[in-house]
Amino acid sequence: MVAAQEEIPTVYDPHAVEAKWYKIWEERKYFHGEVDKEKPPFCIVIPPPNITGQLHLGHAMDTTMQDILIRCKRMQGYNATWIPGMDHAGIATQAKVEEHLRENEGKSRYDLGREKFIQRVWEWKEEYGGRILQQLRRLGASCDWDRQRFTMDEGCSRAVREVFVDLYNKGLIYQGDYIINWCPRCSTALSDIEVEHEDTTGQLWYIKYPLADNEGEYVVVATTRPETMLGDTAVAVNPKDKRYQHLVGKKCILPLMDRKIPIVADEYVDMEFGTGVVKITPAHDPNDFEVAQRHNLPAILVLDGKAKITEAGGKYQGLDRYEAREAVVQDLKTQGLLEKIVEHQHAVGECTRCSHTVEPLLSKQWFVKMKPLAEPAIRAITEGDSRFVPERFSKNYLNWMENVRDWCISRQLWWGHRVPVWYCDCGEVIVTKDDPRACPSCGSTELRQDPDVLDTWFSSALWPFSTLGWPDKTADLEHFYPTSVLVTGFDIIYFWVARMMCMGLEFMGEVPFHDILIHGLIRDPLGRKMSKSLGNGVDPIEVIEEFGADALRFSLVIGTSPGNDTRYRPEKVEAYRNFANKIWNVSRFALMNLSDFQPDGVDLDELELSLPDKWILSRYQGVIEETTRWLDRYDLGEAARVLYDFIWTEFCDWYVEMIKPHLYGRGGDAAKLASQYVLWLVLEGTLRLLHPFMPFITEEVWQHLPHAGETIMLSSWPRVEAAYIDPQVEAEMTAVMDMTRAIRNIRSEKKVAPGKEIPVIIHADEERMALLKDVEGYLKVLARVGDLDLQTVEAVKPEKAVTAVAGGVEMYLPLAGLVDLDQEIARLKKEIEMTEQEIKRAQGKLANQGFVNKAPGEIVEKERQKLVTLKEKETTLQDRLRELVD
RNA sequence: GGUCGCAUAGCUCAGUCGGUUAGAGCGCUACGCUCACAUCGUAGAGGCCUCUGGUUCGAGUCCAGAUGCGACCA
Repeated sequence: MVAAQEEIPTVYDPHAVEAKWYKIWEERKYFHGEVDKEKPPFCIVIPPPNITGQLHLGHAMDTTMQDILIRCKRMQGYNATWIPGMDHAGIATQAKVEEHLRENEGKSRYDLGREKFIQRVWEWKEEYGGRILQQLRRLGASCDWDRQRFTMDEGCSRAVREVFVDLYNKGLIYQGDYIINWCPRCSTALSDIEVEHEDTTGQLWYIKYPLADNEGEYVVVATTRPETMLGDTAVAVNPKDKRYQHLVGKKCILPLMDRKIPIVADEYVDMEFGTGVVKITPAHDPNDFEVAQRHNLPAILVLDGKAKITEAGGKYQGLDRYEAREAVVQDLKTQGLLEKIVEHQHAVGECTRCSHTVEPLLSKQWFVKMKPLAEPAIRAITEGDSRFVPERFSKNYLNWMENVRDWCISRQLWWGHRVPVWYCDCGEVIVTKDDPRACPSCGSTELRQDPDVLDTWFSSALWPFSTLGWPDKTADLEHFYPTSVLVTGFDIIYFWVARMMCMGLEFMGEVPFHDILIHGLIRDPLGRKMSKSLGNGVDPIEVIEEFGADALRFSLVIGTSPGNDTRYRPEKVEAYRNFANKIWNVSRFALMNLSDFQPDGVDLDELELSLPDKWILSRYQGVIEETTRWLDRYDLGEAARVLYDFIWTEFCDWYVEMIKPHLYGRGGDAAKLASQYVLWLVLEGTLRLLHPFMPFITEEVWQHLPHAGETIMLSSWPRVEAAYIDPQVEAEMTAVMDMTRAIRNIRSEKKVAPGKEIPVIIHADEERMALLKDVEGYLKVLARVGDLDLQTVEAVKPEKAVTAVAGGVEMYLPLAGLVDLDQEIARLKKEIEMTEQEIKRAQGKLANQGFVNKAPGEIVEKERQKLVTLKEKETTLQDRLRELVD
């Protein structure tokens, strides 16, 4: 063992300590774990942050939670591995580099061309892309950096191709013309979940469509998108709608375009909406598209990728969608075809990336057929192969999975995994893992690769196995898959969790993770979401600079409930900075008093343990048990609270205060050694329990204490030693604490100067007398008692004194000059009244036959005990009152 | 419209087999630089646990409904 060292600065300075230890941990490869079949595996894959990303508080919390779990499991002897990495973040990264290019060189990506542009993105990635991982290090994240991965590295790219080709061959990936969401700003297709629906107040235009064969008659359609009427190929009514049944099968004339279009009947039409007649624009509305398919209607694209009117829009060609709307409405008005305009609430789709309004557009894209993949993914949750923590999130997941729609995976970007499909002029379509040299059909070498790239989430979906080496059958994969737990926010359950589940089951035949720990969002002090536009984001690095990483980590998990949102407030971090300082100082105190101490060769069971020694040992066992249990349940907040309360209140405020006399040698050498040993044992063990939460300060202090091993990181997790759990001792300590508080209370009430010692007379029965003789020294120190006079219950009570009944004894404080008889009588009466109220409550309960018969025995017994104690207290107080009144 | 969540001290939040005198931090009041710590200590004030019904011997905790707020999906 390393001997105790002295001299630590008086205020904890996290900066030097954090930098020092992280460097050492990383250099010595403490984070790294090779496959070790002797140990049970415990593996976490990090939710890969975007390479463009800056660390925000959400990452900080997510990372802290994972680090707590992985550090704990490592100490518990698991083969613990935490795989870090980054996501190439297609749209975000491409946008970032384009912006960079524009600002610095005034060029667009088209000026460079595809190949050069991609080259530049890689360069950009090398230069700026790693920053967020450096920031994770500042937090103390014990990621296995040797296993760091990137969604576009060689292995992950191979996995993407393997999966694409396999799904294609199984018919689960197909190409087709469907309505997709198109972002005109990003110039790409998006998947359904990349669109946010924002409720907006818009307008509903009522437009007259003249009937073709009945001069002067018309139907009125209601629409929120008048400009798309240029692409109408029908109007539709509900077949049950009596108002319009006679029109079904007839034709009307599409205004402005003078096109004859049919009137069809379709169940889809809501009779309540507008006039009950809707226009059908198959190329620009998903529902209309389906109606069109049922009725064999053509689709006419009238908006292009920039949301401008196409040639098919006739004279409106070239107008932007909003300009076109105005022009169309104006022209309708002029022609007297606009019946009315009504205000209307509806949801408008926005691009999650850039907030621009997305355009539903008919387009040829690649899709994943989701239903067959979703089925096993649904079973995985309903049958419990994987579980959400908290459980309620499984409902979200299942609801989405059960209604899942096909996933549009192609993106019209340059940065990403290029679709592994090649086309030959002969018409051959080649889908293959390796770039083909020639067309297998005609032998031509003039092959064109599909220009699109895949949705970033496509590669993310493979993360739990691509990072472990798949498609190769690696030892890592064998040992660590399925991973143990996935930690992420509820906001990406659909984007990521659901898709990983599908892919994991499809390609590994097993769920990708056993547990899915979901946490909430971090909001600003006013409860708003943190966002760039509001400017209310908080940089975790700045918080670390101000308060230290340990304080930030602790504040992010304590006082939180699983899955719930939390608000960030600097005062909270400050509070746990203070906690760190408390730990620092009690450790300083311990070290100062352990300079002549050496635990080697000392046998705990042979020491002369005092009451506080036995008490803290007993409480420490309880804390080990509780902390471990909360951690096992992923309730990190409760685990943190247990440690906080124990350290601050029980260890610092009571135990350390009580053993000071021993440490100062006032109880003799044996008592000193016993307290030194217990002080060391409990502190050292508590630091280990706290280490996953506050890795830096615990390592620093631990290194100064006598300890075994190189680092607290690799020390073992404390175990409960049942032999040291002692309820009797805990009850006795509670009595001592109650007595102390009672005396302190009276002192404060009577305004006795804090430094002044006072005399106290205690009357106790035999049982308590034994305890009192044992603890009188502590009472004197804790409550600043000078003369402590112990008397039997039969002894004559002092005349002028303040009375307190606590901890099963009567206490009299003859405070010279401070005792006013009338005041004391009033005080006693109030105390008696309060006691009587409690007696009544207890009696009421015990008089209730239902309670006595049905409540568990120990609860009833507890209530009886309580009543006895209260009655004793009342009798004592009554006796005292009578004496004073007489 | 559907689903889910939240409502506890002035503020932010815990309270996970229903049994406490309902807790913490911050803030507040009084006192104190006592040889680990003023990033501290001691004592204290502050709560119809949103409302209404129900289950139960017993409800902040379980059930139903209401109100308010939030989220997700249509």
